[in-house]
Amino acid sequence: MLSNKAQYAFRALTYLVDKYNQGPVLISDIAEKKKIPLKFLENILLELKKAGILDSKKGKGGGYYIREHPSKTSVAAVVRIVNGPISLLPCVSLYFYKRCDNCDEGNCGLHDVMASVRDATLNILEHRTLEDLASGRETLG
Amino acid sequence: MLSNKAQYAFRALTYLVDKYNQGPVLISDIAEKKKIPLKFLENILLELKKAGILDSKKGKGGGYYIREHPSKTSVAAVVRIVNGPISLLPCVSLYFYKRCDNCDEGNCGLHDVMASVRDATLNILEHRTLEDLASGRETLG
DNA sequence: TTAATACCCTACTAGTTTGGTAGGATATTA
DNA sequence: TAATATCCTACCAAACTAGTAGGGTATTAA
Repeated sequence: MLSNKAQYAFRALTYLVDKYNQGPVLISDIAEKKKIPLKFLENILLELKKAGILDSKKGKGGGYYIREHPSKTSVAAVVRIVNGPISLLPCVSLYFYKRCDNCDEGNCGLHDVMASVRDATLNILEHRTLEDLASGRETLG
Repeated sequence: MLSNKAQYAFRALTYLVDKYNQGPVLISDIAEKKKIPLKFLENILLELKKAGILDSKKGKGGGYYIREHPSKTSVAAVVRIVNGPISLLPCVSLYFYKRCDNCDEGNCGLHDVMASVRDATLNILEHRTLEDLASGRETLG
């Protein structure tokens, strides 16, 4: 399951996609409209900025906005930032790989099954983008 | 990611598949061979028994064994028992469904993406069975 | 029938993660 | 220089994870 934090992140991103190319959006605006605790959302957006998904402006007229065109950011990238590994086992993870303690990967049935799940999952998450999250999914600038 | 507990469960089940049709296997045997904390393993096996995956015999000559033919138990079933939901969001889960608080499922891009992931994942996990976990995967009684 | 065996069950605990909150520092704009 | 709004560090309570403890109960065999 995705954490609460990750779900907040996607709700916020959806809002920002809807406001794409309309200038910076206030954290407080997102928090209110999407019913997300303000200070918690601050942390999340900052993390997404540091990871290169979002950018921001300070001072009056400031706020957060999506850095590149929404079609450039995959859902997979966001999940990794705010939720961690996508794979079900460390030994099949591409970005968070860790060797199994007591299993020989070359001859492990579970490894094979979970690698298949990873492939199937990534095949979707790497190709879906923020654009796919928008409310009006046909009309995006 | 699967919890440590779930990974222990699969390790134990793999061992039991290898010993299928050879009579009950001692918890202590599994614990030692698979390097799993004994008392923790006790809890896990008991849970798998209550869920109908395993059966057991008490007293001398007792132990745990797989209840039906390994090909009858899906990997998905085991995951649900020892690890919980397979879906990434409550609102797309078949066995652990829960409505979203602030999203209209009919018009939610994230919902659609995660439903696709669920389908792709289940397509694998429901069709792979304990038999696929065995060490010698060609020769099973 | 009794001793040994081995699972069954409830309860507890330390450590980590999750889901936040608090309060001020810093940068930008007007 | 005052107002605005993000940035940053630190903290906290609750929930979850990963076990441990200790005895109860059923079965078997001598």
